[in-house]
Amino acid sequence: MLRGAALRVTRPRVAVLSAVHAHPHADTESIIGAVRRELPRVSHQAVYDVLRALTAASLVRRIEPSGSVARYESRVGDNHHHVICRSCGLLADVDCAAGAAPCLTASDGQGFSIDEAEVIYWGLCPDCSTA
Amino acid sequence: MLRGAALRVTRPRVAVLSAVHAHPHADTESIIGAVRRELPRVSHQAVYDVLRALTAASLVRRIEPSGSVARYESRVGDNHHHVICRSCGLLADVDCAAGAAPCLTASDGQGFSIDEAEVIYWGLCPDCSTA
DNA sequence: CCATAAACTTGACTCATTCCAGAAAAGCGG
DNA sequence: CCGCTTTTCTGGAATGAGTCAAGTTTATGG
Repeated sequence: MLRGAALRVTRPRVAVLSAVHAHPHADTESIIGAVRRELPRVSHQAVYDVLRALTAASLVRRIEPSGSVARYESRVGDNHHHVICRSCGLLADVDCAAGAAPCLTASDGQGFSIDEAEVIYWGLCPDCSTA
Repeated sequence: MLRGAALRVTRPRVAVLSAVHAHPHADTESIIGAVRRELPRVSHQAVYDVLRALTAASLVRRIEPSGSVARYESRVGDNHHHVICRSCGLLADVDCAAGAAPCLTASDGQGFSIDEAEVIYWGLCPDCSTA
């Protein structure tokens, strides 16, 4: 995957990429933890750099919900969205409501050339909902 | 407006509320600046507190786009969304594509009880688009 | 196997936002 | 209009995710 994106294959990069695949929606802190279980000597700076490089190469996607730190996921390019629980912060994937990339059509784009529509559904997860 | 929300009417609150109405999509720093033009002695803490109270009372709405600081706007309750320019950060309002609150229906809500759908369109503003 | 550009380490630093504790002001019943 | 209670404001310090910079190491193409 890294070579396919014209990125050098280094141990930290492989470890970060695996961690993101193994822990979807993990925040940076968790990823650093997961990476250090394999490579105890990586700096947090390296993880930040790698995550930025992977995001720029579209190998991972960065999500940054209001009131939360940045999280990363490995599902890319499939135009899916997210639901977040207002109470416990649980984050889940949701497939796009109307097919491929419907949300790209705003009724009035103000003259902007839009390339992505990001949708976040807010509510309560099943557990918090019954409680 | 403040009384209607059962909030005490204080000078800082009035000033903050006016500032948000006068400068849509302003960040906290700008709001502090605008407020101090009228009331030079308000602390930044007061502005933060007031903004939180106003947000909780739904008199203003807080928006927190990725890679940006929190911004506030006075349009509330009309289910509108936002377009953001990837290049210059310009933020504009967009009315909801399909009427009242269409985005509330996710194809598969994972069992969540959803109460809001937040949509952010990313792209280039007219100016950055031509440049 | 070598040169070189890209990636990593270390440690300090930024900056939005929050926490704290004491001082001040608003609103209410009288 | 007056005190009392509650809420809000002030000022300063703290938090913490994320960034910067300089020097060292490492992957890769020839």
